[in-house]
Amino acid sequence: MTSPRAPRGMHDTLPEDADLWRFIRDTAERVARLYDYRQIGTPIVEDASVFLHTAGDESDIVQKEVYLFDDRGGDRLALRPEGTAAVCRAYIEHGMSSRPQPVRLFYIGPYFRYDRPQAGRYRQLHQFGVEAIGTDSPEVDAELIDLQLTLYRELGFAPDELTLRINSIGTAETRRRFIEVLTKHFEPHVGTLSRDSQRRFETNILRVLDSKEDAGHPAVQNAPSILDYLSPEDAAHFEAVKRHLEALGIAYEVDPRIVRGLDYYARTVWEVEPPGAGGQSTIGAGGRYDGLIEVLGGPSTPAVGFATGIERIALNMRERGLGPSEERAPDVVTVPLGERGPAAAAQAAATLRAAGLSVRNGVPGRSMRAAMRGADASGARYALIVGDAEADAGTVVLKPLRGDEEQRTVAAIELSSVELSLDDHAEMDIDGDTVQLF
RNA sequence: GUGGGUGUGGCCUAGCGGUUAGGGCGUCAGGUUGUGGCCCUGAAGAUCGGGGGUUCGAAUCCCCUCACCCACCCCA
Repeated sequence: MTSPRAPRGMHDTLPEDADLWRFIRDTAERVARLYDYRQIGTPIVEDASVFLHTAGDESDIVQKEVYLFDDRGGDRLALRPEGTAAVCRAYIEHGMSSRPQPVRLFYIGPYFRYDRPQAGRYRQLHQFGVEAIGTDSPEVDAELIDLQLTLYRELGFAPDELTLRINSIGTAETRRRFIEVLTKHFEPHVGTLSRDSQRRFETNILRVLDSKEDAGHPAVQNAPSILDYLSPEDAAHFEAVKRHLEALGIAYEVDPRIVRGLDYYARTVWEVEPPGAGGQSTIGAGGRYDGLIEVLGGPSTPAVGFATGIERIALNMRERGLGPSEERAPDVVTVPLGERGPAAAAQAAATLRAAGLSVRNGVPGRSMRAAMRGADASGARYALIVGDAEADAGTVVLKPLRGDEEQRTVAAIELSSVELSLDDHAEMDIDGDTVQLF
């Protein structure tokens, strides 16, 4: 009998990963607030229709990746595979169209897709998403891209380490026209395309354009560009987005082959990825989804947003050695000895904790040597030694484990006023701004 | 969903038909009596991912299965 493991494609976050994760979450929330976005939380499960009617019937997400189940009352529910549709559902449900527009929202949490796991692709994944609902202003498209890139920069990515690629896929109407053109274009060449592309020719012809297999195929390279089929309004919108990006000093590449996997996108779409470009390389992507709220039964409402994968960010940060470098260590570790030492040490620890210090209780019953080894290995700056002699005298021995400070004996009741040289911490607090390393 | 690779104590890894399955890191205990970091000694911990086969004999060969990884697909 083998013991149970975490479900396939789902992972534990271990203490050694937690610091990096928290750094990413804290930075994401901080940056979102910098742009005056406010947090929204939605349930992990939704009525299945929230996702099934919005993502597009041909999308893989709907075809095979949604975790679907009936609850005990017979309602059809889905584990959320993405955030945007749920946020829009909440926007409608809570009448947010009567708040000042656009409503600026962000969220962070787990999402679920029944997919074959590989590096950077998991069945339970975590996304940070940002949405601006209620405006079609191209400035807001640029604002979101700016916010997203600011996040990456704050996390430590150099500007040239990430590539922003943008495109406009027009409205549903322009796409319908473009698909006709594309179908005529590829029709004579279908036989020479890869099997995947042949399938996509039937199901989602836009995807033929960014097939990796057929990237060198003449018919793909000579394919018409959707940018030539935009309506004047869409083209003007796209031009405005680009102008605003330039005004913000943001470098971008226009890539007319970008399409999105979810049908609700319209006009601006973008992706951000490291130049290396591996398999699951996109770390964040976004776009405009002007039709989504109407599909969900709300008033016609334009909106833009992006989502970025925490795991993929973490993956890239680890590759680059970015993120908090400090090991998390307690300030003080107690070394309880003898009969009465442990109780007195625990009291001393409580005093220090009340003063805001992180104190680890040493394990009683060990030899002093072992206890000191443990204290040293913890990375703490001080060992607090309390044996029977100290317990009886109401004192405590404070031994610095780093630096050349002398060991001293202090009265237990005066512990809260004893000055400990924890300057390293203080400086780091200032330099790291809100980067809490301890 | 398609194709390929990998799977040895908590972690890294040697072994590639006959070994008590070896080492490093880590953990725990010691190196005399209450003081750590180096060093030394010892201990615990592996049915060699799981199941089935071939063989006198399998971690080593074969089959199935599971998990992970890579590419595709898709996507964050």
